[in-house]
Amino acid sequence: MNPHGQTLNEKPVQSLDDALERCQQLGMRLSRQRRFILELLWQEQEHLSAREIYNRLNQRGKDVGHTSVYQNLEALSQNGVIECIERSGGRLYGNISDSHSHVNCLDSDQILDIQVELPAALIEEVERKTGLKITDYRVEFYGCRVT
Amino acid sequence: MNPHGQTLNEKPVQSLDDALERCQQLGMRLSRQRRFILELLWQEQEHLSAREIYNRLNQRGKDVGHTSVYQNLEALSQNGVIECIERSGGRLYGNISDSHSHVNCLDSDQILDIQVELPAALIEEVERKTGLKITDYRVEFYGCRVT
DNA sequence: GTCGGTGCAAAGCTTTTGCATCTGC
DNA sequence: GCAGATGCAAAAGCTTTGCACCGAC
Repeated sequence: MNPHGQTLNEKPVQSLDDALERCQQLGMRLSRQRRFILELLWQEQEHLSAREIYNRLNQRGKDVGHTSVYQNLEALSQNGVIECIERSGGRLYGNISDSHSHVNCLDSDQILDIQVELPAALIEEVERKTGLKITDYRVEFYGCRVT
Repeated sequence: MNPHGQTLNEKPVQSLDDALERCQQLGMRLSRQRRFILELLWQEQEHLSAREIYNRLNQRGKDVGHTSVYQNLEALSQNGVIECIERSGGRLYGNISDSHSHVNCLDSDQILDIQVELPAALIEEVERKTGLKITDYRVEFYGCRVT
């Protein structure tokens, strides 16, 4: 298991349908509330906080209690159905594309997903230095608009 | 300014003395409380939460109010005197070595610092894809103990 | 029908804010 | 002396927990 709740070799969850299917494989029921949360995360490109997910759903008339939001986000991210990243102010959740690295725009709050592959030599060097077997990684880039 | 409050070319803060010096350069007074916080962060190798910093200082008889701890950590990290990273459960603060990437041990809570340099070609590719000028990056590695 | 899921209410924490007091320079 | 720093008290948020009820399968 990597920190996203998946092994690297496992078939990735790349769409809403994949997510729903994965839930069923895991024995997680597809409740109305769970669907709402997954639908929201696959509609939005951004990463959202639990509180924000709760607010958006309820603003749109899709009533879900905050307890359920928290419990679902925890369960879904633990099982690799959605992604959980940490930022100032707490955890943010988003759908899982095949990209696990992010480009953070310093001029706005925008966070872009990007696919990055590090050279094997670099990873081996890290393993040698730390004595750990590296199972996963993600890169956070910080950039600004070119004006 | 990068997210660590420094430009990449700026002389890095690499010791307690550097940190104290930097505070003075910035016009930040070296109050008793500010010193305690900086001393703690340069004693410890780990990254600590605001709450934990507050607890440790007060356990050791170095009384600092929690408001001061929060205000100081905010100001110091904004100014690049200390480092702020985000994890489940909130922000963690640590001293700044010249390493900005981390290796997260999945078998324990240990977070190791490591120096990583990405190939220029990789960075250029990210810039081309996103249209942003990349000013900084950090890599989060996840690894487990080899048994 | 069963067991996982839900959500109210309440508690528990962490973090922020207002503001009077203090202190480094 | 004065602007910056401190820290109490209180408010504001966010997240978790207990538990009775609900509903997906």
